[in-house]
Amino acid sequence: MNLPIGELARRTGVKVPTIRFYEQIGLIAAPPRTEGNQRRYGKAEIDRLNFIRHARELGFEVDHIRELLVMSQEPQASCHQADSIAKSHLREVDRRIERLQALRGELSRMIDECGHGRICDCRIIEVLADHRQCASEHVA
Amino acid sequence: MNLPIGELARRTGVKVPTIRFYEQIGLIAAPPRTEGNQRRYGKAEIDRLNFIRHARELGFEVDHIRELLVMSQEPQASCHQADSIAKSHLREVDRRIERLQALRGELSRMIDECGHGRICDCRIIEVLADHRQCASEHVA
DNA sequence: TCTTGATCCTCTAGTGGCTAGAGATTCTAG
DNA sequence: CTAGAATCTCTAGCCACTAGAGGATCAAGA
Repeated sequence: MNLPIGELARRTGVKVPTIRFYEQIGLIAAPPRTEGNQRRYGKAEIDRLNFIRHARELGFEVDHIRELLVMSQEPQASCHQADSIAKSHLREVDRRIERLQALRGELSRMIDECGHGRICDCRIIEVLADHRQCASEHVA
Repeated sequence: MNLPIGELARRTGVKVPTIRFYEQIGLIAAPPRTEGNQRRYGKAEIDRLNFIRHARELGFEVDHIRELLVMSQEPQASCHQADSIAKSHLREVDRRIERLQALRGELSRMIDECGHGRICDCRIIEVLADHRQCASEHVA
């Protein structure tokens, strides 16, 4: 193996500076270096980075990924925690889909209405602003 | 009306520092001040901030929102332009919904497959690690 | 009228998760 | 041996906020 960082990047789809950044924040371990101080990686890092990339693409935060990685290294532990991380993430995704679908309807209604005149007939602000407001309801 | 910033914040669900930040980046106008230099807001700002908050929650970038706001304030402009902006927003919204739904499917599959037992049987981690896909395919 | 405490002001700096660029060094193919 | 691609460290920038310091102002009660 003994891959230089660029090759690791190519194989995992994680950019070179991002790999160094992940090392810096302790998401991956500092690898051995060559005489000339260049990083060399092995098979394990490919797996770990693929895991990280995929989890990021799914929208998991770095801290969550860190937890998942720790868990994956403790095969004795119960998976309740992993399950609840995934579930709360799913709930968040569901909320977003719901909101986007509401917006979708409003936008297309706007386009329909807009088709016949000037912008003064478009009411995007009202449409989104009046949208059943509940100030205490927040999305993180 | 003549609301102080904290009241505006309470009514819109946008935090006080965020309102000031929005003023700084020109997303909302600088409001009149009291003798003692404190901001006072009217009805229009409530609408505008509610609009901004909803749009942000839906994941639109500030520049995107700026366009929508400008558009809504130019009743003279031809409907043609507004229409095409709105349509491109709609396309964007559709893309987002699509991506989120794919994500949703994957997440719930992950959760279903988790045996609710020990990590070694839990497929959440396995799925994240093994999921094969080409490196060039990214989800924003 | 005075005081008290909540709210407001400006300003700087920090957050997450990268990304970009400078300037120097190292690796590798010919 | 050499050219040029890749690597190194370091600093700074991005977006959209968020936090905190240190001070001023406002509104209500005594």
